[in-house]
Amino acid sequence: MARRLSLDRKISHSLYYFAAKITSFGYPASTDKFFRHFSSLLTLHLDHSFNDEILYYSFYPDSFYAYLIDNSTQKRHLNQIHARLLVLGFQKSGFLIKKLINGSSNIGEIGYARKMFDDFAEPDVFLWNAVIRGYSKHNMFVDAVETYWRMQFNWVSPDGYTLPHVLKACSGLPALEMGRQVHGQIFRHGFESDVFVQNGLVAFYAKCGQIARAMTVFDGLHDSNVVSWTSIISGYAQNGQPMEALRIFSEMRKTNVKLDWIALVSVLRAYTDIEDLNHGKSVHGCVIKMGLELEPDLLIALTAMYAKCGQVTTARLLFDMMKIPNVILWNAMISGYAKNGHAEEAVDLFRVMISKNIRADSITVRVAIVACAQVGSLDLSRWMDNYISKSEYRDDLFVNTALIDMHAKCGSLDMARTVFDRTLEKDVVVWSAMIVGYGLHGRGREAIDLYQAMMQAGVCPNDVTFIGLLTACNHSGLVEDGWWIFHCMKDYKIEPRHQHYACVVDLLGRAGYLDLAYDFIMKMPIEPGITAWGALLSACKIHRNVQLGEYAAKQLFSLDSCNTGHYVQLSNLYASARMWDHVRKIRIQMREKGLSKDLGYSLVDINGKLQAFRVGDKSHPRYKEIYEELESLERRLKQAGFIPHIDSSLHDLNNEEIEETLCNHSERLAIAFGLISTPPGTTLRIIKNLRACVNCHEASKLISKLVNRQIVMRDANRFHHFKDGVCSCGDYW
DNA sequence: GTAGGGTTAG
Repeated sequence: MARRLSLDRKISHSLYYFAAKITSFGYPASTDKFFRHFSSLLTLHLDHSFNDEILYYSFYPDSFYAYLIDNSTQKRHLNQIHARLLVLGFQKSGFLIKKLINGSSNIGEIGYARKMFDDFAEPDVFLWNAVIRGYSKHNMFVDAVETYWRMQFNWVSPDGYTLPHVLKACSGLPALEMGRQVHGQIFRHGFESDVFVQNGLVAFYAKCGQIARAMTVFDGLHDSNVVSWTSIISGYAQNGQPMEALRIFSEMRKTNVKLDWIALVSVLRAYTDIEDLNHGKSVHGCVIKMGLELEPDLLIALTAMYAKCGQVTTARLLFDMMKIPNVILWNAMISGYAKNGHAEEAVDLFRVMISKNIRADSITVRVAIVACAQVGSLDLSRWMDNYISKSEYRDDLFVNTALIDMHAKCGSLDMARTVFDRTLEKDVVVWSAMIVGYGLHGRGREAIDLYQAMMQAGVCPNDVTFIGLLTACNHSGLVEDGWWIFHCMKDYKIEPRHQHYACVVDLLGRAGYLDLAYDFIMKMPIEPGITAWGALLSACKIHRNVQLGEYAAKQLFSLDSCNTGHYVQLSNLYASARMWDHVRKIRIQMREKGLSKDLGYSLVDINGKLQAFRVGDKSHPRYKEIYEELESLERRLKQAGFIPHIDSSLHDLNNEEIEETLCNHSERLAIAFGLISTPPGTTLRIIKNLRACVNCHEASKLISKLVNRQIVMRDANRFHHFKDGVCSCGDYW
C-alpha cells in the first residue's frame, strides 16, 4: 500500500511534465486530452510493472510507446496502444507497428499479429521472422512452416533468425523430411558456421530420433557453446540412451564451457531415467552451490528425480518449496506418488490442485486417472468420469483410453463401454483397452467379438491387442480360441513377446494340457523367461504335477533366485501333494535367503471410502461386531454344507487353528464389515492385493447366495463377480 | 528479434 502511494505521487508529477512536453511536440490535442490519455496508459502500465524509467520515457513519446509495447503482456494493452497509434497518425508501416506485431506474436496473440502483418504491403524479413517465431513459440508448427514457405514464395530469403524457429517447428511436428529440406537450404544459404542455426539442427535431428545425424552436426560445430552441449545431451536422454548422455556430459566437463541451469536439467533427466539417486543428489548439491535452487524448472527436474527414485517425501519437500507451482511440477509430483504405490496421495493432490483452480493439462488428468485406476474405488472412478465429462478433455483420445482402462479396473465394464462407445475415431489402443477390460473380467467371448468388430472397422491390431485377447481367453478357459488367436499374430507380422508365450503356456497349462505346455516352451524361438516358466509352475500346482513343477521351479530359480512368489508356488505345489518334508525345506530356504511371504490385505468400499483389513485384523473400532458377523456367517456356511479345503501350506497347525486362520482371511473380514455397514442388497466391492485363495473363493460364492448380495472382487489378476452362489470366473483363475 | 530443458506413455 505504501509503495503504491509513493508511486502515485511520482506519476502525478510525471503526468504534468509529460502533458506539457507532448503539447510542445505539436500533437493535435489539448493538454487535457493527453492528460487523460497518458493517465490511462499509466494505469494500464501499472497492470504489469512500473519503474522509474517511465519518467525518462515521458520525454520521448516514440520510446515511451516502444517501452509500453515491449512490456505488454495482454492483448487488450496492445489493442489500446494500437488504437492510440492509429488515432495519433502513426504510419501503418512504421517502426512502432512493426514492434506491435512482434509484441503480439511474442505473447501468443498471433491472430492479431497476423492481421496487422497482412496489412503490410511488403513485409521485411524481420516481420516474417516475428510471425514465424510467434507460431513456433506457441506450438502452431504447421502455420510456422507454411509461413516460412510463403515467405520464400514472396522472394524474401531467410536469415539467421528465421532458421532456428523453422527447425523448431519441424522438430515439434515432427517433420523429418521437411527439416531435411531446410537443412539443404541452410547449406545453400551458407549458414554452416552459424552456431544458432547449427544448434537448431542438432536439436531437430535429436527430436526426430535421428540421434546419429544430430551427433554428426554436433561434431561439425566450429565453436560449440552450452546450448550445443545441452542439445546433444538431452538428445541422447530423450532417445533412451541416458548412459551415452552422461558420457557426453563428462566430455563437456573437460571443456571450458560453463554449465547453466538448463544443462543441469538435462543431466538430471538422464540420472532420473537410470534411477541413479546418488548422482542425482550430487547434481542437487551442484545446484545449491551455484545458487540455482530456486530456479523453478530445476525444482521440477529435482522433484521428478527424487519421486522416480522412490523418495516421495523429499520430492514433496521440494514441491512445497515452490511458491507458485506450475502444472508441470504438479504433474511430476502426482505421477511421482502414483509410480511409487501412493495412488491415494496422488489422487488427493490432484483434488487439491482442482480446489485451487489450477488448470490441469492433459498429462495431469491422464496421471490422475491412472492413479484412480490403481486405487480401484468405484465411487472415485465415477467422480473422475464426471470431472472429465465436464472438462475440455472429454474428447481427448488419450484421456478416454485411460478412462476405459480405469473403469475396467474399478469394476465397471458398463462405464468402460460407455466411454468406448462415445469415443469417435477409435485407434488400436482404444480398442485394445476395451478388449483388455473384457479379459480382466473373464468375458472372453465379448473380447473376441470386439476383436472381430475391430477388424470390420479396418483397424489393425498390435501386440497389446493380442495380450488382451490371450488373457481374455485364459480367464475364460477358451483354449481353442486362444490357440487360434495366437496363430493369427503372424498374419499381422507381430513377433510374439515373452508375455504372449506365457499366456499360451498358461492357457494350455490351466486346462490340464501340461505336456503340450511343456512342448510349447521347448519350441519357443526366444529363450523362455520367468513368465513362461512361472505360468507352467502355477499350472503344475493346479494339476498337482510335482515332477514337471520341480523342473519349472529349477529353471525359475536359475533365472531369479530371490522371487518370493516362486518359492510360495513350489511350496503350495508340495503341500497340494501332501509332501510336507519338501514344504518345510522350501520354508527353510526362504528363511535363509531372508524372504518372507507378502502380507495379504483387502479393501472394502463403503460409500466411496476404502477400509483396509489384514489377516486376523483386530484394529478396527468395530472389530467385535465384525467378528460376530463373521461367526454367524461361518455357522450359516457350515449349515449349508461348506467344507473348507485344507491343502495349502497350513499343515503344521491343528484343524481348529487352520479353520480359524482361513476364515480370518482379509477378504472375509472385509465382507463381514461390508455386510454390517451397508443396507441389505447393496453390492459389496472388494479389492485384494494377492490372488484369491481357493477357500475364500468358495466361501464368497456361497455367501453371495446366503445373504443375497452381489460381491465384486478385484484380486491381483482379475475380477470375480459373485452372485447367487456362482462366480463369473467359472472357477477358472 | 535468435537456439537448449522439465511432466505422460494405454
